[in-house]
This record gives sequence, C-alpha cells and structure tokens, in this order.
Amino acid sequence: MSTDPAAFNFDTDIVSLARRLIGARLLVRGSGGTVIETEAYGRDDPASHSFRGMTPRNRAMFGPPGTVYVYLSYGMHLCLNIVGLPGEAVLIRALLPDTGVEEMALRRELEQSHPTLASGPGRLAKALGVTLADNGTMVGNDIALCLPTIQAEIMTGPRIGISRAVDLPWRFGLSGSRGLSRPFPKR
DNA sequence: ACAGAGATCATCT
DNA sequence: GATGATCTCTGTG
Repeated sequence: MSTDPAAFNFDTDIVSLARRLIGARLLVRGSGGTVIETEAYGRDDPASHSFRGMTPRNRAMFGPPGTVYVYLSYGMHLCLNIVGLPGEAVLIRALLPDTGVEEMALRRELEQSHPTLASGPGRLAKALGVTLADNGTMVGNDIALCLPTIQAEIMTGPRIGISRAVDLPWRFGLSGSRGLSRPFPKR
C-alpha cells in the first residue's frame, strides 16, 4: 500500500530483490512504467561484473543498497542496474511504459509507441534517457522506484547473453506479460 | 521464425 | 588482442 520510494528495501539478498522488482514502478525523470523483467547478479557469481573485485567501471556496484549502477555494454548500449547488498545488483531488462511514453519514443527515434519501446536493457536505458551521469546516484532522486501494488506471478529462467554461470535461473519475468525481451524457456 | 554479421569501445588478458 | 549483462539489419526457410 505504500508508494513511498524510501519504503523499498534494497538491503536483502539479490535474488529476492530481483523478484520484488517485478511489478514495481520505475520512473526516470518523469518517464517510466512497470518493471516486467530483471536479472540478479551476485557477489560470488562468475557472471557478475563484481566477481573479480572493484574496478573503476563497477565501483558503483559496491556502493550502499539503492545505488544506481550504469555501464556501457558492447561499446554502445547503456544498462541500468539497482544495487542491493554491496557487490550485488539487479539488471532492469524490460518495462511496460505508461508515463512519458511520447518522450520515450522520441529518445528511441521511433515515430510512436512500439512493443519494443523498453524491451531489453539497452532499449530500456535509451528510452528512459539514462546516461552515465546516473551511475553512482541513489534511487529516490532522478531515478525512483515504487513498490508493486499487486503480488506478481513470476517466471524464472537462465540469464541472457552471459557465458559463465549460464545455468543459474536468475532471470525473472512477469508471467504472461507482453514486452519481455525474449520468451522464457518452458520447463 | 531463426541465423548470422556488423557496429563500437572500455575493460581485461 | 579478445571479450562482452546488446541491438539492428539482412538473408534464408
């Protein structure tokens, strides 16, 4: 029932945070929507940027719970993460836009809203206007999160685009939602 | 529907 | 010199 961003507890294990972010509302400077897809990256997780310790790039990942971690992927896409316990983070992979949709489409260089508007981490960051200047900032300012109002039914599956720890089922999605970056494998 | 390639660059080996 | 927590476009079935 709370819509107070400060009510969101980031100080938990990363898998539980990744699950709780499904159905949450994410707003970046006034545009955003409902988070429908996340991935967890742990501290002792070979697929995680934090696995080999702190570097200039992943410094924000070792900040306090609720820190924003943004990094450049493949030399051209930005990816948005929310830090839980130090060294752990949740990658926000997709959301259903419902606020500032027109601005999001403009940033994506689309004529109008489109099913892939914020479907995929690179598209999401571009649609929301996330930049490297957001790296290291705290949730609750330019980037805000509100708790889900409903209990979401959540699908799980292996994480996308990694080459290590490929079998960990640490990808989460809102069951049956449109706008997922990729389908979840059947089990 | 699916497969492959190119873009592009900071970080790491 | 190789590798990505990706995306888009093109070719094929």
